[in-house]
Amino acid sequence: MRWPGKKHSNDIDGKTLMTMKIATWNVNSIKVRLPHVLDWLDGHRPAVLCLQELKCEAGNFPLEAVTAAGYHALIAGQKAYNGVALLSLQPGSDPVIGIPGFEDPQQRVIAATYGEVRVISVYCPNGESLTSEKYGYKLRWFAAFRDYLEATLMRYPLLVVAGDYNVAPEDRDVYDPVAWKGEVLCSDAERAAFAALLKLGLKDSFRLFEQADKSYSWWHYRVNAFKRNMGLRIDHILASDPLALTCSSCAIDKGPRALERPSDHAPVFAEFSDSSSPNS
DNA sequence: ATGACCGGCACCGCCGGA
Repeated sequence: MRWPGKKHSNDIDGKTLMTMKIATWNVNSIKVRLPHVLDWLDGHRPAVLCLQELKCEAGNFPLEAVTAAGYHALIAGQKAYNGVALLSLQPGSDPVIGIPGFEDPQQRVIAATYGEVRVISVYCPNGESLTSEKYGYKLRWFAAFRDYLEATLMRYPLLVVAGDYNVAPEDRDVYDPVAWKGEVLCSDAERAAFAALLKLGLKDSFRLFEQADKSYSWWHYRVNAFKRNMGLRIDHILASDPLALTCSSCAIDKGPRALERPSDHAPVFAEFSDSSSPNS
């Protein structure tokens, strides 16, 4: 396999270890969060960073600053709401915006290929509440997204789907599972929709490893939720089974959530390795 | 108990977020 990531200098048993770091971050306005994103890119140098909630049209995306940081960008923008992007060290190929065949003015999905790896940046609908019209949209959207991933996996066996899923998959992903029981982001139907994605042959990278209890990726802006660790884990990096076999780590970086004017979400990142011979 | 904090937009409050 060829990886567009870092080539580590140390060989193991005569084999060269290649790694590819893939990250996701709901930035809640790229305009406001640009300094945080540039700092994070500088510190982590991910091969690909999936962004959500740009809240700007593609023409207003701060492309020059991202380019100056050494990153390419593929953008699906929209005024004021939604908007997703893929930032990458190497240019992506075969970009696809949206879910083919699912008409939707909301920009929530963008895909491209990096080396042999297909990467999708996704911002799943929030749903608002179980009685909201938006909840019905959320479930319809998840059904269409499931079918899209099924088709994508047939063409791209090495697939990463990273983003804000707006689903806390299990009670351990919720700071107060009793209070949140049956609420939006935690309802049985939403968890079933998330599980249906995994059933396609995808793994939640975070749960491939031992993790600290009470690990979350989002905290409400209100009531000092971050300091009190009142959070949810709703940002996920799913990896197709063959790629998950090469996943060596997955972590949430709470650092940026503690900065001035933070996003309400923290970045999540995973590292994928391949120790096969470079000539294979 | 209620509302609370943000960002965007377009105004002087509202919507959407989760």
